[in-house]
Amino acid sequence: MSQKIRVRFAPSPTGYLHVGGARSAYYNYLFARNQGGAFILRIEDTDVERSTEESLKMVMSDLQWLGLQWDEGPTADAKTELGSYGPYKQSQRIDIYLDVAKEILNAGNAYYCFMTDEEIEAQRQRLISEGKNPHIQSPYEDWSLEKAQAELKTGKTAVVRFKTKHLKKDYIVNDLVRGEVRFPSDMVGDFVLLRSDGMPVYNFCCAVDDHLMKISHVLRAEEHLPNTLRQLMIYETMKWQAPYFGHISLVLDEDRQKMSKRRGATSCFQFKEEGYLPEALLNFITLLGWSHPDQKEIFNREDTVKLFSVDRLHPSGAVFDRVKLKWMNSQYLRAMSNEVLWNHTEPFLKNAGLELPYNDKSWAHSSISVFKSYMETLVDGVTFYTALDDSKFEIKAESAEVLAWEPTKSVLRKWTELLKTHSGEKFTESEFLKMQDTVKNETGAKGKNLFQPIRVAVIGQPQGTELKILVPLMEKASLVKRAEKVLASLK
RNA sequence: GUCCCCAUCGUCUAGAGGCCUAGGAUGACUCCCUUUCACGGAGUAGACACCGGUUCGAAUCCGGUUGGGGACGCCA
Repeated sequence: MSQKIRVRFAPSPTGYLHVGGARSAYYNYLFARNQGGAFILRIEDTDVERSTEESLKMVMSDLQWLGLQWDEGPTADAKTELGSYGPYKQSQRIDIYLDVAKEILNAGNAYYCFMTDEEIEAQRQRLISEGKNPHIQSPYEDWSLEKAQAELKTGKTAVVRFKTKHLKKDYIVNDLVRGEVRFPSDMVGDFVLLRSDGMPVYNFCCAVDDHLMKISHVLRAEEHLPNTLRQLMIYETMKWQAPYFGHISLVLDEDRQKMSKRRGATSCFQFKEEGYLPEALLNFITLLGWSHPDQKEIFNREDTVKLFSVDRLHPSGAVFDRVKLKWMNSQYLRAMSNEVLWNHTEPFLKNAGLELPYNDKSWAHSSISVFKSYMETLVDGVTFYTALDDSKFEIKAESAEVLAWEPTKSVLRKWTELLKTHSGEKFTESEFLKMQDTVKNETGAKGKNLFQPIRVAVIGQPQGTELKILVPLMEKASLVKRAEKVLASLK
């Protein structure tokens, strides 16, 4: 097949970009880039109730944050479009769908259905109680077009349904991920093409657009598997060639259900706010259903593009392990230079309202190098930097035990005294170590009896970053103030 | 309920009939490094859902059972 590879990501703009959606988008992107094909962004906004312009912008900015640039579709400002198969927003393609619907209607493969919601629901309940498929059985399916149109003129409203009852056969898809999948035609009932207000629905638009936009491969989530049958029926009736389909597994929560908000972040935007890096999120998400040929865990986008292939896609559902994501993120954080890490962290610190010497770049870079191996997310940086902000200094509850130790008071007294008599405004590492030794020699405290009280006097808690690295980042005045506060708390 | 999909350590996965005494990663645990905590290093425990079949040989192929998920919308 010498057809050009064209794939699409087709979100409906009804909220943030879900990580499951991000994974679908990324697999499509990877496939396109690997094959030298086109990656298309199509907006499925035929649900006017729920689709909003804000959501569209959110989805596009999330895609951009992930760095998934599309070749065709709306531009990021949503003002114009890229590509020659547009419009790419389904709400602007209504006439196209209406024409196709007319064609299907005229061929007698669809009909106007006047059933009310109540009638449908009653029928559905009856069929279920009889243990049958609750597929609609419309009394209007055999009405002639003329008869239906006359009825419409009286002011009644109707949906247009696709006829499925005569299609008695199995539809077979050679799924790129699952192999041969066989759908019996009665797996679905007469589904809606056009709503009663004339708006076309998803399954219909999707098939029409995939055909018209010359989509060669459809990689989407498994939940669309039953839709594939409906779309296949549309392709068949229109005598169109269907694209290749590949249905990837679902992203699950810890409880093996479709990922939901109550378990924590589910959208890319939330992960961004929680301090995850796009490259780490992408790397992690890639591994939910795809594996590196050499079993590597950490690999960049360039390598993924090079190595991506649909036959390494795994068909079973994958649990989104937030703990492993954190690990992955920490790996990326540690691989960053101090300067780059600082630039990523700084906005989070400012956002948290921390008062720090932001303009002192050498301070910034040496401080971030200290915290680097402690951070799993950028937001963790806030916790560590809070220790350097005097206005946020507090004696943590876990310090109580240390403060109750017998030698603590004399250690703190000596420490405070040495701080005050220090000549400069700052301390070097060796100056600090010398002071520490002096405290040890003059009080006789050693081991944790020595170190933990001092740590409490510096950061308010008995455990944390190495003091010899931390203290040189601080001002004498600040250290004195902290030490006195801790000393005062001893009464 | 009906149909469809899925099934390897807790989790993500490798595995396409003998390279499997089932490999890696994460998490857990132990030890080392370290005056704390992390980082880093070394190691330990931990899985082929079950039952039949095919075959000289099955995690791998086939059938069934069980379990999980998805879909049954004028949502996508």
